[in-house]
Amino acid sequence: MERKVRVRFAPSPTGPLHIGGVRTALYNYLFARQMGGTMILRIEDTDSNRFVPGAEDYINEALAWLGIGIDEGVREGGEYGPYKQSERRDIYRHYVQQLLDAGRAYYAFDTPEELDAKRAEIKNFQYDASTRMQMRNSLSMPADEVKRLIDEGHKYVVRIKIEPDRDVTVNDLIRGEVTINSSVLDDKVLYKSADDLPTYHLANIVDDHLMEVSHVIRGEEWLPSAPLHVLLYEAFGWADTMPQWVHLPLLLKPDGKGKLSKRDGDRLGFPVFPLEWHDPASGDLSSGYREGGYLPEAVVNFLALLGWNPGDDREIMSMDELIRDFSFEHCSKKGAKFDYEKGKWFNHEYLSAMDDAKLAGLFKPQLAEHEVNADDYSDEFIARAVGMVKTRINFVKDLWANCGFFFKAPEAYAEKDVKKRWKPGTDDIMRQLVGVLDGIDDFSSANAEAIVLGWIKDNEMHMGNVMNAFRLTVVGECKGPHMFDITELLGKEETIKRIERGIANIQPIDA
RNA sequence: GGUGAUAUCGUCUCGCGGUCUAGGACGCCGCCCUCUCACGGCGGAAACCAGGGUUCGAGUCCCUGUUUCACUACCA
Repeated sequence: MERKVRVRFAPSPTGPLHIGGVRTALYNYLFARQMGGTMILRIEDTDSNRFVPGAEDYINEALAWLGIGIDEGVREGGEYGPYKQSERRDIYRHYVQQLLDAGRAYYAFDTPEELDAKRAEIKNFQYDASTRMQMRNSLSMPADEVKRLIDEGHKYVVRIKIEPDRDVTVNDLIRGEVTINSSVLDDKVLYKSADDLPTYHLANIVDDHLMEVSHVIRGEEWLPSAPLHVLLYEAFGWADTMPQWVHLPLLLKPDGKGKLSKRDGDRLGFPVFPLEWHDPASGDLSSGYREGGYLPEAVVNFLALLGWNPGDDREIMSMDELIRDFSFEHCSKKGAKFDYEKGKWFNHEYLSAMDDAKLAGLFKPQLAEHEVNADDYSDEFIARAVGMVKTRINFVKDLWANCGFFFKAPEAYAEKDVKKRWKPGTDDIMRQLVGVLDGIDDFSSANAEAIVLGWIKDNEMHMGNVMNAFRLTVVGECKGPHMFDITELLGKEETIKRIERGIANIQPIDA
């Protein structure tokens, strides 16, 4: 039963790829890579009513950003194409006919209105063995009547004929055997009259079979229809090559109940999409992780651990580690509430560990936004500046607020800190400090610190007051990295200039 | 309503019959470090859904109930 591993991620281009979908794609990818298998991207656009322009490009861009590589797909090509379902109409028509000929499916002529009426009339109406003979279909009507309706061009759908009272078992790699009785299944529509395309159920099974998919890894919302899919494999005579089923737990709302939705992001103030999305119809803008200052590695790591764990205490894991250690055995069976705070922490960890030079590259656009010419500074200067503050941020975009002072002298001084640290007479002390600093030849952090601290001590001044006033003039507020690391990078000239500016501009505030 | 899945700190979770006075992480609180804000270090509060079994022994196995989630379209 050894089969080459081939998995597919099969989204519908009905909007931006949801973060839950991203996780499904990720798990498919991790498994494929671990097994040396193939990752397929199939576009399931069989609902012509819900097609959204740009959605397919969005899917490609999002997966690329996250480093989820695709081996076969619309753009990548492959031996099993086309990889877009709307281009496979003839294939589906052929297989629907096969089911019809074998008596495993039938024509149904009931209009949507008739079905609605029936549902209104009978409480829990289900189109199945117990009711199908009361409906208008090729099972309940004479053959010549059926032929006449079709010849006259009447609209019809094709429904699967479910045999009642049979136990159907779905073997799921994370849930074990799930058995249901076929009587609770309805005769699902396989082929729609509305747009002359198959429904998900039919297209999915045909494509997975033709594309030789070995493992179907998808969201738990598909578990209830999995028995139908098993029955379809049987009806086609493909039971012996049916893929392994894997139904992943869902991503749930952080608060309240239900699965995570687009609205939760707007409501709770965090992105639920990998990339920013401009809705072409409504004009609405939805925020994305990329634009929010997240690192793709952090998003991948965070998502991977939401519903899976390595079996030990590790949390920070690279894509390679995830590929090596991923297993369905350690997938949770329970839906995971989306914990945005934890996501922030992952990003913080990746930012803290990032190479200074690389982080400097991500920071440069912010310099431009604040009218600072990056070319005025060496790459080393910028790298040292971001390196000093990278452990105190959660997002790339937090960088300017934390190290912008290296590039722009303060234009205002935090009132709260002025009130506390700038008293009458402080200006005199700062003037003396200028003299002390001016006399230092080796302006390195350690040396300048020794001299200044020595001066403070010798004159029996208050360390906190002097240092914070000093900081106020250089940074503009009482926060930031080690004071003398700052002055070392800024240099003697700039440091003194800022102190003098502070002396000229800061006035004590009466409490 | 029906069917299925599910069940450990607020959240993500390790646990696969004794080593559990239940461990880790996020968040929260306190202490330390300290010129500030952070980072970091240390510590704290915080959980086995309920009831029955099985067993010498159950967070771990079984049953029932309950909970939560999903599905129940000519959407995926």
